Amino acid sequence: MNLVSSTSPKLALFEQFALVAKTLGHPQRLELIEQLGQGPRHVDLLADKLGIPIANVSQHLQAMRRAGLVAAERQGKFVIYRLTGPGVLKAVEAIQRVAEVNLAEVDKVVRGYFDQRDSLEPISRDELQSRLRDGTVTVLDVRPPDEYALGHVPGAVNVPLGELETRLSTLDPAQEVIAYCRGPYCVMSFEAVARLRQKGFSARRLQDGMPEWAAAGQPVES
Amino acid sequence: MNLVSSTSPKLALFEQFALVAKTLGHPQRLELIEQLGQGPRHVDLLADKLGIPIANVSQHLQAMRRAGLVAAERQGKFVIYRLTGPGVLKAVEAIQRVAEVNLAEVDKVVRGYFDQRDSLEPISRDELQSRLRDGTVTVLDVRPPDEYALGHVPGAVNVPLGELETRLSTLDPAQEVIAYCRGPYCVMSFEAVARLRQKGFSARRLQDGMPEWAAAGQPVES
DNA sequence: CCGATATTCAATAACTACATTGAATGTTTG
DNA sequence: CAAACATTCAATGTAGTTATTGAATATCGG
Repeated sequence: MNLVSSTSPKLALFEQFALVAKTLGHPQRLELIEQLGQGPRHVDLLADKLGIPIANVSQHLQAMRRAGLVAAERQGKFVIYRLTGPGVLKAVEAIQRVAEVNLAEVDKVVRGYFDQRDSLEPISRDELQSRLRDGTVTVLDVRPPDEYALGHVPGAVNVPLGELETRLSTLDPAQEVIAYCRGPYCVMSFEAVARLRQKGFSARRLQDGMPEWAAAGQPVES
Repeated sequence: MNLVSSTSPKLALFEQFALVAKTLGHPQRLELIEQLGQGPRHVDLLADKLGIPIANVSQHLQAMRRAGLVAAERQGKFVIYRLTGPGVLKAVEAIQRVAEVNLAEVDKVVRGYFDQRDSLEPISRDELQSRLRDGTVTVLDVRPPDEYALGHVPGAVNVPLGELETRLSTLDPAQEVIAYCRGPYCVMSFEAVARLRQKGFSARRLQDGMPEWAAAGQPVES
């Protein structure tokens, strides 16, 4: 990753763009971004979440800082990293969408996810609509609060993935829980459902996520 | 770029996402996408536009096909490549936006662009508004037609960059030409202005591009 | 079916990225 | 100011990526 080359200005620009993309091109860095999407975190905690060595995380974070994806601030013993802006998540989402649409591979992996944990069958938009009218479900929006604020399924409760455990007690164990996030394969809702079922809840995913819900003309609350 | 690893399904998913991002992480592949954004092209022509060896282009295109960014179809002697969908351009734009917002480096390069070709100073949205009322400018939208169709500056003529040369004769040489595309640093409008000035036109860029124009509440035509 | 054209393949060498390790730096707490 | 902790740095080996070259394959026109 060299910094500037002495070629044409156009190529120089494209090299900067490429640097951003290249830096996003590593699974663990994407995981780091997912974590940081939920709020600023320090290195130690991130290493713990990903289960990889601290030095490793530190290096990834520094690469990401060079690419302008994250910013760092020292707070006492800790160095707190945060995303430089919402554009970073937007870029990751756009990439995920391309992968979801184009790569058969992704579909296969998702299907494997299903099979391993039987009956994680998602609920369709229409079914959720009628269940909502009956009031027989609890709907969880597991996206970060800022995205929730911009529009969500009516009646949905915003429980970012990181807060799921602490907010379990506020959920009615008798009602089925439906979790959703950003898209049909957004990983956060998979995680949420998996964890909820582990705790004994009856939980399922919404078939797609928020953009699709709105795009289908279903009511949105904000 | 190995295909599937036998790790957790979550990591497997992220590896697919990373593959897409990694493949976007090369300046010449971004240039190829820019070209293909204007329509399907065959290998030879792409190699010519980028000024790099054909074998090189072929390999890049194959990498991009593996990542689901482009699709290929044989037509006689030629193999025609095209983007697999609009999501690819969206992803590139999202990445560019991150780079534009975050990297001082990009700003520097753009400034260099200005200085090299004096008075490429962009025109502000407000100034363009009043010039539009006076009718003293020709406005060019140099984006691909599908993006133009979704909304453009009132009175703007859609001239995709690839067609600029052939449509020069339809322009009034007495009027100043304002070109715009997708964003404040979208490269196509730079190119358009540079080429127009080379042909003797008085040309400038709009300060930002289409999303910003609409976001500022200025009128949009579609 | 032969020659021309378009594209891909295969092999190589130079380069870049990655994980791993242990040492070095910086900061707080006692 | 020393001990403990959090993070970064530096050095290493391994693996992956890229450009380059020339050969191989596929298609068309005669």
